Amino acid sequence: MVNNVIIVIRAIVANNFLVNFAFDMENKIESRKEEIIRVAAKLFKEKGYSAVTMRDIAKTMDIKAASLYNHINSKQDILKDIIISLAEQFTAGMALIKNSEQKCIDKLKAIIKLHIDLSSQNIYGMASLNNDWMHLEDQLSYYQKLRIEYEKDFRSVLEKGIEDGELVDVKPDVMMFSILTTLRSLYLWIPKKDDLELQNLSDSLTQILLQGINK
Amino acid sequence: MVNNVIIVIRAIVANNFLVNFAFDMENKIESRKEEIIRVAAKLFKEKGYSAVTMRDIAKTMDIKAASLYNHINSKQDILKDIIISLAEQFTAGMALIKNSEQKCIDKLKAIIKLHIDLSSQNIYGMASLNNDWMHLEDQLSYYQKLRIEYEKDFRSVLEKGIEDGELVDVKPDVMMFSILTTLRSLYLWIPKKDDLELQNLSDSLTQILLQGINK
DNA sequence: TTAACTAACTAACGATCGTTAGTTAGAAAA
DNA sequence: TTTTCTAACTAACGATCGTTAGTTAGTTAA
Repeated sequence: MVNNVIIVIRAIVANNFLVNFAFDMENKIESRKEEIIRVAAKLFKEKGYSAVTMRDIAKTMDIKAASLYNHINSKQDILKDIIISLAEQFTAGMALIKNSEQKCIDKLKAIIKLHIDLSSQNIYGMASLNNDWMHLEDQLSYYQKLRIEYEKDFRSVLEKGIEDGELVDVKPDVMMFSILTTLRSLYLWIPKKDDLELQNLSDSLTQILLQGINK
Repeated sequence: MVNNVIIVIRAIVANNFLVNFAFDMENKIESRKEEIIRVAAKLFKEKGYSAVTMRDIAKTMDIKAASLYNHINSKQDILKDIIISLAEQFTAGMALIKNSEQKCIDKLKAIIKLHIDLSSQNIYGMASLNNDWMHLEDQLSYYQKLRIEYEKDFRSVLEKGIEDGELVDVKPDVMMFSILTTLRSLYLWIPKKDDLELQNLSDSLTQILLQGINK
């Protein structure tokens, strides 16, 4: 099983004994639990949380569904692990940007970069964050708290920009909606661009979102 | 059961005999099948196609799941009815705009209007179009054909605009991605604006997408 | 008045869901 | 070497899934 970040060497030793070495580019070993979450996130992106069964996840890993439970507590827990950590990174990143000492326009550039960075690091997880958050159970209200906080900070950056005359005087909500929906969909558009291409994407997107496309 | 477009009067006549009058603003009667599709689309928007059961749909209509099959063939058919008609309207609308005799910038304004019009007319259906198309079975490849055609026409409008010097010279794919993701998410943002507010939204969005937000 | 139709119902089918219990082979620790 | 641990397995549970068969009360057409 080969992934772009993870290389897995499966060596058959003796009689049907499988050894799995898995490591990322920094040689940090990926635990079996992390592998389950990674595989699940990929499947969730393709079909959505509800349409993916534990047997689907197991089959992708060439084991039986029951074996998954040696590593995770429940399907619900997998979703939680995917979504909550991502949501926390976004909310924390936004808070840092909002409270920084920069011009509004530079804060917006930083927000675009935040999205490109987090999205390119976790393409599959972004799909769940966008589309499957409503299937969170215990953690739903915590997720919603994080999301509201994120949007509140974003809005305040835009309002400050309008107040200071840096941004055009359009309703900040419509501004935020327009920018945010584009940024939230980035995971659909980052196929596997290398760092250089990602920088190009960042530049193009910054130009388009901030300056528009009209000449 | 009252909906913003549809008014349903339930009159109890004689012994437990229910008469349902349903009509939209043009007094066109809503068939039971159309009611199922409308109810299903609303539920699909909230939880996604896979997480909604036939029993959920039936319960919302105060009948039993088996009774749904007097009016529809299958759950899959409901999804098809929701998605395909919408996709056809988008592709047809885009073709009209592309082939019209207008300046590129006016074509883009028309595209924005097309999305606002279709989205505001069918908010729930837009959710399925965006999020549940992969669960189409027989009609999946037809949907994909429509989608590719739509995007090809959109791209050609942008390329013409760049060629003629009407638009800034940024990669048309990034332009299209940015605009399209915003327009595709409109259904999340049109709560139930009346026509006047929709006109405002259209104006604000046109300004933001075409001119950017930077002063 | 009678026959055919409509749209609901009850009951249940086989498939599949997430999950648990108990077992086992090999690896690691003692 | 013996014991403990790890991570897989088989088998199955109860719940729920989409759907079908057959029935029935009331409406419409003949």
